[in-house]
Amino acid sequence: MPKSDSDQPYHHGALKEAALTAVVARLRRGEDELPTVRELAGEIGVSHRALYRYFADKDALKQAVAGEGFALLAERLPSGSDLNALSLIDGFLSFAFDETSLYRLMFSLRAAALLAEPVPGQQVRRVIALAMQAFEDGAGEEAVRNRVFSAWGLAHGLFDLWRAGALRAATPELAHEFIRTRILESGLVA
Amino acid sequence: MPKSDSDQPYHHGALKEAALTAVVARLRRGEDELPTVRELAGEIGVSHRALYRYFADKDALKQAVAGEGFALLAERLPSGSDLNALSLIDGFLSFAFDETSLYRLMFSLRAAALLAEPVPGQQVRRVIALAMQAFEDGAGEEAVRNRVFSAWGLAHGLFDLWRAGALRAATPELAHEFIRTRILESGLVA
DNA sequence: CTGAAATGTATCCATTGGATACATTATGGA
DNA sequence: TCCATAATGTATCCAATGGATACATTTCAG
Repeated sequence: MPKSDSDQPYHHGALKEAALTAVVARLRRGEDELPTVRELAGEIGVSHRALYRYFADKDALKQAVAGEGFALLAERLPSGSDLNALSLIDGFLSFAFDETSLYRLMFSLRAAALLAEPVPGQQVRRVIALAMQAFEDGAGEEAVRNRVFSAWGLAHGLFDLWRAGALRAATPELAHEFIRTRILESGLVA
Repeated sequence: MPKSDSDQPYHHGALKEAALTAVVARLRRGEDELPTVRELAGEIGVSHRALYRYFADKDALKQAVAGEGFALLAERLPSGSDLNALSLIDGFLSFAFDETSLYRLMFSLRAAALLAEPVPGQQVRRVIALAMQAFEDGAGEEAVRNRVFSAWGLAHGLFDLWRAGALRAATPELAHEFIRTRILESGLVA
């Protein structure tokens, strides 16, 4: 008497992808924490232990979600002829303010995992490469890299200070504007 | 038959302070997460529910610890004639690198709690006031405030990128040096 | 067509944050 | 001094959660 009355197939077929998609969707919908493993499994229609076939533990799931986040960020950033230092910064800030929960998760991994782990390392490298291209100005690679990290640090830091509540900006829009102005007056964007 | 064989008094006397001290000590000793309520209570020699007389829930404990963290930071920063923009930045970075776990907790509160909540708001204001003083240079308050937040954002952001693993710096010392250099070349420190 | 490998389920467990009811101690008025 | 009462701490319970083990179902290669 297999399958009984449910027309759900026993094999899901793409459980890993479904799980990541569901988590990302939740975070983008506003939830600011990872769902419990059971909640996530339930949403997909599978027993909670099934997910452990694809993620060693919950931390691995978190890392994978961060990877999706950086991939999404890379897609959202400008490219081709639209790519320059300023457009990159605006794209980055828009992503941070639009997807606050996801953004926060991306940087909340346990110590030093961003580049050290294959996931999300690969996607992080993509973003860095894009930034290096946007900031390229004929100067040596070292100089360009330093400006990239200064700009990244400033944007990330001010955004995080806002998120944590250390900035006075009343609305996300005003905060975005404030950060943008600070970066422009820093001289990092020639 | 009160007290039985234990010579511990039934009343602890300073449970709240003891709890905060114990948590801060643990974080400074290297643990990078908050202990469980039971673990903490056990260390102090009290039942786990006793702590709930002083903290509404675990999040309140976390906020209180963050308050202690900012107070510690304020104490550690230079003052008097030793206070200037550069010495402040060095002090701030030393604190971040020396007390990484505590520092991380201080900025990991739930959304926008830093200034909005009395704890740790009070202590955060102390630090900001000190920074305003260090960056004072005769310009208008608005201009000074903007430079303070730019410098704070840059230091905090680059530190967090390092912590998360986005920077290449091999050791904390090199990371500290890297961040210091980026801030100096930003022109924020006249 | 069949048996091993892959995928998912059922069920169990320890830990954890938290709630409720009760015990112990401290204290301020009579 | 003595006791009612507030303050402080304990005992015990509960549901949720991440995770482990054993087993069932399905797929697929030879």
